[in-house]
Formats: sequence, C-alpha cells, structure tokens
Amino acid sequence: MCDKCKKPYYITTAIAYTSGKPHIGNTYEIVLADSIARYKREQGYDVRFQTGTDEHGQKIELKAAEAGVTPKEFVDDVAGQIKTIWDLMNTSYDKFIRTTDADHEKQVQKIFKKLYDKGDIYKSNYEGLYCTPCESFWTPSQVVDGKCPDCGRPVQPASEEAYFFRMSKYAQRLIDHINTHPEFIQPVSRKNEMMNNFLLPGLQDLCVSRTSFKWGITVDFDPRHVVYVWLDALTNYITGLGYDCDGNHGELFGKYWPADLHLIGKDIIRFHTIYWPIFLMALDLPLPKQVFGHPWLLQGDGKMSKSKGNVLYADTLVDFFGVDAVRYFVLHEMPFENDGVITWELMIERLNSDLANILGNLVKRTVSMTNQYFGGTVTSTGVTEPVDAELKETVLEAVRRVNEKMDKLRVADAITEIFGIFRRSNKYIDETAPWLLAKEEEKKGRLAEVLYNLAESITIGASLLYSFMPETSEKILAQLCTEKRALDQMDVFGRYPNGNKVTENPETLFARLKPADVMKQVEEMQKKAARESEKTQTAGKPADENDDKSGNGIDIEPKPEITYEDFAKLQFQVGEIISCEAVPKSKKLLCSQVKVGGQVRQILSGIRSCYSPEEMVGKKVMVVTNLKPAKLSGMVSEGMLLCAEDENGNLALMKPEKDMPSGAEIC
RNA sequence: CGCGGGAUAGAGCAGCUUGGUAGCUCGUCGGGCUCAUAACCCGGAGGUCGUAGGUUCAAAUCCUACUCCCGCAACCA
Repeated sequence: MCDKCKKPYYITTAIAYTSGKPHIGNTYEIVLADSIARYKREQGYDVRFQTGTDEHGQKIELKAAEAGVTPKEFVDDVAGQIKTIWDLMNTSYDKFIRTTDADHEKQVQKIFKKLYDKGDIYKSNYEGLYCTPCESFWTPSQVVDGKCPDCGRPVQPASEEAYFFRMSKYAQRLIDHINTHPEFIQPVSRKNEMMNNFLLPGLQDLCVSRTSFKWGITVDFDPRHVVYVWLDALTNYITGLGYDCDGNHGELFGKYWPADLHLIGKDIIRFHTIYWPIFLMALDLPLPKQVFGHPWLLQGDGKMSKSKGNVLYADTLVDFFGVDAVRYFVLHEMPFENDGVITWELMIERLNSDLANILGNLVKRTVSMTNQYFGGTVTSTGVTEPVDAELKETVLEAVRRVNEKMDKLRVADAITEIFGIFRRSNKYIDETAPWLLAKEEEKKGRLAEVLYNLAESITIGASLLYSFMPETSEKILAQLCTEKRALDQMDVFGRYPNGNKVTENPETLFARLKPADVMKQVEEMQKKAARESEKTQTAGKPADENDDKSGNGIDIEPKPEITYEDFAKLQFQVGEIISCEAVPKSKKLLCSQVKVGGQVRQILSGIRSCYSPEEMVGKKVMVVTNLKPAKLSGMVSEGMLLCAEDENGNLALMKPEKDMPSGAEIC
C-alpha cells in the first residue's frame, strides 16, 4: 500500500512529569502505547506515535532548588533519563516532545493570548479566605467556625489576581459530545464518574495562571503570571504536530489531527476528557476520538519506597530478565480495568512458565527435531490427519481474536491469544509424537508434514508477537529462517516456504531462572540501594556506628544546630493516658485524654497503625506540653505524644524507664 | 455520609454490560512421554463466588443494606 493511501493513526501517551526517574508503572504506559502503535502499523495504518516530558511547575522548581541546580538543568537531566528508558524498552515513538521546547512554549503563549482576546480567558481575582500566618487560601467549606483549619486563627476574605478559563461556556457542548460519542471515554465506567462528579453538578471556571512560582511559560502580555501547567502540558498533543495558532500549521497537523487515541493513566482522565476537549473547542479544533485511562501497575510486595531500595525501575528489570521479558510482564499483568500487580516472584514465574517453557522450549524442540530428522529442511508433504485441522483452526482463530482484542485495546488479552497458539502447538507435538513417526521409514511423509505445521504455526505466532515483543519475534523468525508474516497474509494456513531450511543451532530464547537465586540477588541489590539512599540523605555526615542489632541503624535528615535557649523553650512532661478512642473521620489518628499533673488534655496522634485505643489506656508517656494547640480533623489537640519511628513507619511511644508520676518534668 | 476500586480453589485473575452446568494461569497430587530448557501432554483434588436480605422458574451476574481490604484526597502536633 502506498503511504498516501494509508489511513493515518495518531496515538499519544501522557507526557511524563520530570520530577524524577520513572518507575516501572510509568514505563508501562509507553510500552502499552508502543504495542498499540506497532500493531496499528502492522494493520497498515500510517502511525504517528508521540510521547515526551512535562517539565514545568512548582514541584520541579522546588526539586531543582533542593538539588542546587537550575530548573532547566534539572529537567534536562531527568528528561534524558526518561528518554533513555523509553529507548531501552525499544519503543517506536516518532516524536519526543518536551514542554520546554521553544516552539511549544511559543505556541502556548499564543494560545493563551488568543483565548484571552476571544474572551474565554478572563482576568479576575482568586477569592478566598486567607490565613496570613499560614499563607494559605481556604474555601468557606474548609474553614472551621470562621477559623483556619490549620492553625485555628481567624481568616480574612482576600483575593489574588489570576486568569480564569470560562469552562461553563462549553460545558453543555461537552456533555452532548460525551453522550453522543460513547467510545470517547474508555473504559466506559469512567464516563459516569466524569459526568456525575464534574459535568452535571456544573463545571467551575478553571484558574489557568499562577503567580506563586516562576518555573513555567510566562504569560507574555502579563509577565507576573505563568501558564497553568495543565494548559501548557495538554497542548503538547497539537504543538508536537506543528500546530500554529495563526493557522500556519505544519503538514503533520493537517494529516494527524484529531488524535485517534490519547493513552493516559486513570488519574488524569479528568484533564483529558473535560479540560482538554474544552480547550480544543475554544480553539475551534476537532476533539480526539478516544481517551483511554489505563489502570495502574502496582508493586505487590509492600509500598515502594526509596529508603527500602525496592522501587522497581525498568532498567533494573531489564538487567535481570531482558527487554522483551519486561515488556511481556507489564503488558500481560495489566488487565483492562483493574490495577495490575507486579512482584519479583510473579515475574520469575512468568519468565519460566510462559517464556521459557511454553514459547522458548517449543521453538527449540521444533527446530531440533527438524534438524535431527530432516537436516533442517521443512517440507509440506500433504500427508495430513484430522488432528491437523484442529491445530490450523486454533491458529487462524487466534489471528482473528488478536485482531478483535486489539480493536478494543485489550492488549493483555491479545497476548494471551497468541500464547494460545504456542500452547496448542506443544499439545500438537504430544498428539503426533514425531519421535515415534521417526522410527518408521514409511511415516517420514507424515513426520515432515507435522514439522511443517509446527514451523507454520510458530511463524504466525511469532509474527503476531512482533508488536509486543519485537526482538523475540525477530529471533524466532530468524531461527526459522523466514520473514515476518504480514497480518493480511494470515488468512490461510500454509504460507511458510516449502523446502525452507531452519537454523542448525537453535539458540535458547529465554533461560529458566531459579527463584531462590534471583531473590538472593534482589535482596543484595535492595540492601545496596537502601544504603545508597541513606548516604545521599545524610550526605557529608558519617553514619552513627553500630547502635543497632542489624548493624546499620537509621540515619535521618540532620536538622540545623540549635542553642540551649532554643531547647529550653520546649517543655516535656510525663502524661498518663486515661482514655483513648479512634477519630472517626481519620484513618491514622487516635484521640487520647492525657492526665498531666493536675490537668487533663486532649491529644491527637497519628499512631493508629501501631496502637489500638484499648492498649493506649494506662500508659505513661512523654508529652510535649507547651505546643500551641491545633485542630486536626476538626478536633483540638493540646500537645504531642513522642514516638520513635523506624524506616518502615513502625512507631514506639517513649515511656519513662522507671515509674514516674504524671506531670513529672522531663529535662 | 470526601472520591474511586475491590472481595470468585493455596496464590494471581477472568466471568457480571445482555441472569441459565463457575473458568484460566501458577502451585499441588497422580499418570503419560522422552524431541525439548527437570521441559511438554493428560487427569484428580480443592470454591456454599465477602455477609444478610430482595427480584426471578433460575443470581457470581440485577436491586438494597452491611462488613472488610486497597488506592487517591485529607491528615500524622
């Protein structure tokens, strides 16, 4: 098919936020998008696949300051890391856009101005109740009895200049669009969520500028303001195609917009199905055809944390398993609507069971037998038996099903269908027992046919696998000394070239791994990572030596030195807990009545994960007694119970070593 | 009543839209096979589908209430 007759297909991922190295969950999205992009190319579409990085915002400004570099230096570094991982994962994007690209920034400024001139963006004041000491705005619903929910002091009405987008103007049009285009939001269950929570109750105008930080795209006609990051980030989908606000678009824009699919995480569906379409309406542009909010890939064994050294990164996994195995894990473990789980044990199991046993072993035994019995030559002799029909039907049916699944973006299911071919092929070997046929000269013809059918089945399976595991697909086809079969050539069984010769020395595609060995290495690696994380946190300061049975102890961020006067300001006393109950509105808080000398105080503590209300009662603990009272979850807390905390968040209350009366001063 | 997701065999999941014999992968037990990477193939055991009601000839599936888990948000004085 000529390039011009091909139908265009434009797919994007969300652009990755450059606040740090992407973990395996972030990596999942690009691999998923890559599989879809590759499959669409196989189907004959002219695919444009865009990804990139979102590089503005306050958080990045802060992170850069912490690291002691400029925001630009910071994002250059992280964007480089992200791109490296995307490339490592063998993803076939056509464009990697960065929101700090000059042409993108320029267009965002023009868009902002255009919408302002049009009246869709207007200048107003951010109205709220302001607590001066806390420097925070609060909405009337957040304020408790006219007082700041943080510090309990009175708040004053105040306002701050800001630009707003007139969302309300387009809300009804968007509601109509969503209702008439049921495929727009995927999965469908998300549609109601958006409707019920945001659209139907009435869409609020959106504040689209900020003055509280500088790292963003400046509003050129009012430089005190920077453009709200979402307005900045979302437009990447059109600026990356050469969109021009004045109408001088690049060729790509005319060809690929509107996008066929925005692939995003389920957490940002709102931005892509409400704000983004409305921005586009304001710009008089057509809306993307589909937004798919994919679920998340979660790590199963405990919460990811840098201090535990157990955060999963794609490059680490690739070192252990190889690129295609990692692609297989993330795609296979991710169902369509529910979050997927990934653990080391699970990955080892998948590698051994699916990749080594079912796939790798199948290819190996087929190629080996072909060499053993026919010197590597694959011949179709036409000596068929009924069982062949079953194999062929399974293979051709799988081709159809993969197609169906991919049309519905059911990538994990599509892969399962492909593996159905390999499973069936293994069974076919058992049913036909080639090693028995080989013993009788007159069954040579049948034996050849069996091996031909296997070569053909594997060729089709491997070709289908290309979109998901490109390298593996190529390796298998190389072993069979054939080319990748095109999708439209999979309508018939038997296109494998008759008389073709396979490789003499079949290579092992995936070596089995022993779980115990891997886990041992993983543990060592995690320990090392944890140590390094500690080191960076206590940079320049030697760790305290063996004050702990495990040897390492815990190092925390050192605070600045204080004077004795500073210390003397604090008052600690022994308190006795008289009663204690859980705070109903909170998951973490316990509310204790604590007797300190002659008075009883109410103290809230975030220790519910480690102490039940019942076991608190009667304990004598260490209390900070001159801390300013504060409200938590609407309840007053008059002090603080002191606890020790380890790296896993386990807590231990501090108790006097000998029994002391309540109220006794600690100094 | 902050938002959302979930509860199905030892583990991980599908099935629920559109009620009709509860399925897949791994593990386990037994058998087969020997081309292959201790792999492959067959079979068995194992589930009152979170609880309680309701609708129905019929409920994992639809409705109501409840319990527990997990994210996000809040919060950890």
